[in-house]
Amino acid sequence: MEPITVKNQDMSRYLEIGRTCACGSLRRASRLITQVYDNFLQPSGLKITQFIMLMSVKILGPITITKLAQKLLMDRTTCTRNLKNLQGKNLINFEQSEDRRMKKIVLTDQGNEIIEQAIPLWEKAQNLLLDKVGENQMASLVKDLSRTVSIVRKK
Amino acid sequence: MEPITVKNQDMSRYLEIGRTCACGSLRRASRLITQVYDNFLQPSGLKITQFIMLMSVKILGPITITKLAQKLLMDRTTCTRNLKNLQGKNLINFEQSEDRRMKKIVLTDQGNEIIEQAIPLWEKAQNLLLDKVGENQMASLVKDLSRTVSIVRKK
DNA sequence: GATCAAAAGGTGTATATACACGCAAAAAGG
DNA sequence: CCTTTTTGCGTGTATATACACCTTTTGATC
Repeated sequence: MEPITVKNQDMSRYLEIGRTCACGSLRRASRLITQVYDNFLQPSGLKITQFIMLMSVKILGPITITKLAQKLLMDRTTCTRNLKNLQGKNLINFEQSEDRRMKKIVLTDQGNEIIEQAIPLWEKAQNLLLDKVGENQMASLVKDLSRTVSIVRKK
Repeated sequence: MEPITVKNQDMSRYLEIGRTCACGSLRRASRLITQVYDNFLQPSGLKITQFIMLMSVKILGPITITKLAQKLLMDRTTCTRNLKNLQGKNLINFEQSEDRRMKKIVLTDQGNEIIEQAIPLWEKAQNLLLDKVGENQMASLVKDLSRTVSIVRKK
């Protein structure tokens, strides 16, 4: 009798951690949602990470690897390697800068084309979520995530 | 003059996608928060993913790989490989079942010990977030993520 | 101008993630 | 019983992620 009670009490501690861990929630959700977007993007040959990186280069113009990594909250070396994949597909290229330490990332014509091709696919994924989750809930989730990121990044 | 105006209009479309993409928000936040937890867990030698998997085995008792993967919304083969890392550290082991197709994952003594060692480190990370983000905001974020996951998983 | 610190980048290594494909064992159907 | 289907798992391959450590080039200090 006694041991069982004690064991259950202990378990509730672990259960609480499992339920409340912010990182666990984030990673679980990230895995699931990533699959949704990746599936819709499949006809373009892009994964959602690649789509986001291409879009970021599109928006931020010619930009260095370090700067792009900072914008995406991504390790610089991760950014480097992801970019290498995109370069392998002829979607981006590197321009040598005057400052010979850095290179600027630029979209190729093919990169621009594939973005236009992928946007409707991205919209399908995004709309599926909007439909299922609801527009307000989605907007509020994205906003909360963004706010959380801002707060955590502050020194 | 004209081309600049047109260009800016086009950009706003890309900016909108960048701002609203649910998957981008999730992955960005996931990267950032994962680093927070990984840093705190460092003395234990665990990464947050490993901690979560160990905790799940602790909670779900002897469990098959497929079942564990389902609980974590993780691809089965990802689960397999992550478990192999944990087995390499002698934190888990596999029990052969009567049904010879499956094995049951069990914690080793060392696995149980490292969980107790890691929990205070996890708490430091979790408390840092609670402090910065606020208890209510955190709880509501975790709940929203969980609700979103439930909804999206529904066929 | 020589030296030293800071900035930009790359590589080695390890973990995390998932898809396609294949194998073996158990369950279902006849 | 035998065949077929389902279930549980592993491997090959590719991408995503980050840390430690190193090189090169600027910029700063003296």
